[in-house]
Amino acid sequence: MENQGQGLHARVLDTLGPAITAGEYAAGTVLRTDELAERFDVSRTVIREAVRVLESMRLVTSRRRVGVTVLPAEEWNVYDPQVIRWRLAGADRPRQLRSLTVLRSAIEPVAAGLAARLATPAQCAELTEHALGMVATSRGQQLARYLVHDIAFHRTILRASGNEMFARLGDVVAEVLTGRTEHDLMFTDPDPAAVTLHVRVAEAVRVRDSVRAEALVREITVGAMAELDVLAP
Amino acid sequence: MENQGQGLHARVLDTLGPAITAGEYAAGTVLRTDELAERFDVSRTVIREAVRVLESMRLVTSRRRVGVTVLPAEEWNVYDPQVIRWRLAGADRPRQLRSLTVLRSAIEPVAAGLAARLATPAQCAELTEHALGMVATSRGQQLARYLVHDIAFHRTILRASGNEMFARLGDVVAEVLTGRTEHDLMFTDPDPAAVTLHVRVAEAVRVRDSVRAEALVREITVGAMAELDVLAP
DNA sequence: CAAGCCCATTGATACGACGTATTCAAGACC
DNA sequence: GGTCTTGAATACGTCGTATCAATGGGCTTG
Repeated sequence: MENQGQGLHARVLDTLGPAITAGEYAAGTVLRTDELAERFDVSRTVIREAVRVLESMRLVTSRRRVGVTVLPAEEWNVYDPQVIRWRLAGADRPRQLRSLTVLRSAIEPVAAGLAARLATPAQCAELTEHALGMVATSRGQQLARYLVHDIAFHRTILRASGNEMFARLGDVVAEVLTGRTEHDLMFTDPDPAAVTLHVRVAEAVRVRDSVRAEALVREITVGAMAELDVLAP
Repeated sequence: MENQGQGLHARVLDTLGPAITAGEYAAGTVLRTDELAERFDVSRTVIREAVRVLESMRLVTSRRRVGVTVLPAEEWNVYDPQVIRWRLAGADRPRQLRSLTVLRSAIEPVAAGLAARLATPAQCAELTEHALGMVATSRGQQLARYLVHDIAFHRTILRASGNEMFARLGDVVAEVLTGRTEHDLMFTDPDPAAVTLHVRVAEAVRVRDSVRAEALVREITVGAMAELDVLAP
């Protein structure tokens, strides 16, 4: 994982979090703090801090006399970036990717429509720059550099929408795009049609064509979902 | 507030959380655990548990030799239900309501489109039931009962979409609808056009007309946004 | 057999001590 | 004079123990 030396409590979280979100503990399973303290060779204080965080993510509840109870998946705070990362690293990664892609398909077109009305000149320039960067890196095994531009492009759209809820999904989109590149089509050059769409989106935003920007991004997300359907049954 | 007797740590959270999200502490402000322990008249252990939760919400970071630093608003986990509740109860409630309504306008139509393809017969029945309930309570100062049906209707749509990310927004929508009723139009009967739209959505889902369901819900959310523009400048 | 009381269990809180990373500044060296 | 090193102060991090409180199950009793 990534977090290791940030304190003992982080280490406990990085073990329990993925385990719970991976479904290793069935809903209703009770964990006792003493037992956890012994298992991780830390004090109960550390365990309690970790449990409090898991509780705030609604992965568990802590009740007196009962113990720390694992909650069913419907209760989880699935928008918590930490939870998203844990689940993407775990077993039901495919379902998670699918859920997030559907979410993208709902959010990003609307965000693009808003961005076309609200983007600053600097943000328009940024969009164009990254769209052109995608074009430049779209051929000949430069997927890593392509990905950087792709992520930056979508991040800019979301930020330019002027809506903080949209803006905060930038990390999620980055995670989805990264995951797609890493797993599914590492050796395939990106779809040229998608690249072209990005360029046209940048242009639509620049000329403040809200409906066209929205429609174009909708095409992009539809393509992304179709791609997912082909690659992951 | 609501949480009081759930432990001392909850009391600390219910004071610090709203204070931070309300902007009472500028980003960069440092709080010391000893100072907080004295202020709340609890032990440092309790403070540390609360701080850990605030840290997982990205409201603060805790660094050695520095203290507990308040993070800028862009870092906050704005999808955390707790954070949403705190902000809705605080000063920038109007902006928060606007952000969430925009979010709804992106999510719900797509969710309705999916629901039309995936809803179970039971869910279809539920939709119809609540739509009719809205009709029955739409006149004559029955806003409280109307609200119950309205919330249940949108919750069902989100759940029937089959997407867990959508389903988890049910609480947010409930909060928005409740807030709107409580603050803005407590004494005005609901817009009859909106009521009719809900009935038609239920029907569209029942006959599996995906595009019509999506379009109708889009009309509903557009109406909600227009209403917000009129009532809260 | 049922209803209510008692107690063991387990988390919740507190407190004091020590560990440790981090920062800031003083001082030495180039 | 400027830069690097080093050390001390500081505030969070961790730990162990003690005590409190709530809860669920078992026991008692009518």
